[in-house]
Amino acid sequence: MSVRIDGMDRKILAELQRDASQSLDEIAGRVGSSKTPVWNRIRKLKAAGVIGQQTVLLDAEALGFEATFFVLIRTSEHEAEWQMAFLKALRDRPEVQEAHRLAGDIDYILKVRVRNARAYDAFYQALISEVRVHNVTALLSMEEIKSTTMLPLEAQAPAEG
Amino acid sequence: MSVRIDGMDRKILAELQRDASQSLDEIAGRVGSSKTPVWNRIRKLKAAGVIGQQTVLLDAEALGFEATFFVLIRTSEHEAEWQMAFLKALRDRPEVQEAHRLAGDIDYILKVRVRNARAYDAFYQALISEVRVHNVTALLSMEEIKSTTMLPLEAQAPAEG
DNA sequence: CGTGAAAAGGTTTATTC
DNA sequence: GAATAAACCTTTTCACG
Repeated sequence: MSVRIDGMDRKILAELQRDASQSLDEIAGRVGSSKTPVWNRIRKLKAAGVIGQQTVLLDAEALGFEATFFVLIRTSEHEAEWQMAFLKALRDRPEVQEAHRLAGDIDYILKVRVRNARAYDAFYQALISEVRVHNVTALLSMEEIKSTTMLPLEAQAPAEG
Repeated sequence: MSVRIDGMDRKILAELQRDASQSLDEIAGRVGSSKTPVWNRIRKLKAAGVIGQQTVLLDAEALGFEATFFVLIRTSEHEAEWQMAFLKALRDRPEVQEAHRLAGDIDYILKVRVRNARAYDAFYQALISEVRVHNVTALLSMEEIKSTTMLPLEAQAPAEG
């Protein structure tokens, strides 16, 4: 389940997250190694789950998803049963792209991607009919300034342990 | 710059975002078409920018990124010059994974991924020393309930136009 | 553990229907 | 447009240093 990740692993991971369509030779060249060792490391990192889904990022607007909301949720319910139902509702709804349980005053934050404001309202009505929530604030995005899945692996210290 | 996207395109996009490592034959089989037409559509969608970066999603915790913050920012400054400096600061900092300009009371929301709380503080101090902001609230994630880049393409109506 | 070559499989182009 | 085939390139395995 856990792996030692060294500097070479990090270089390879940085290349993969930058462009996963590169050939092994290209990656090997960029990280200063060669095909077979790079291939063995990638395999190990996939097996360990460090490398997850391989995907393409799509242009949401071109596909008709023109509204992004961040939703701040406060609840008074904290029983296990309520929480399970709430988590399941979030996981089952494909318009929820991110959901986090928070420390402090606000209990949850969601990122919700929908076609338009009406679709958000439909989502909101469906959610509050499924699970009780105390207070909901929706923040509407006017402009996506930045959006990336990349972790800053280069900037990292050579790792302790 | 714009493309007509039909049901077959959407099926192909859904497959690609689910698993971009699939071969053309696999994708063709799943969407009920064959190699050449699928290849031509993918090419067209890439050229049009509907298909963007091909990447792998990494396990942030395994790589030492153990803290995620959502940062709510209010500012009193709204001049073009200030905004340019602020946007540049956000785009240049790799720990900022998302940044949106919002409608309403709160002006910006950020998603910031860092090694630990101290790294967040360093980020925060650096940011406020670069650009003036009026009020900053940091929400600390305790648990990532869901995180996906996938758009719900299946659930979509067959498209008008 | 890395190198290099061989086998298997995939992508891309060109041709034909 | 779609199918087929050929050329080319990559991945994956394997034997050897």
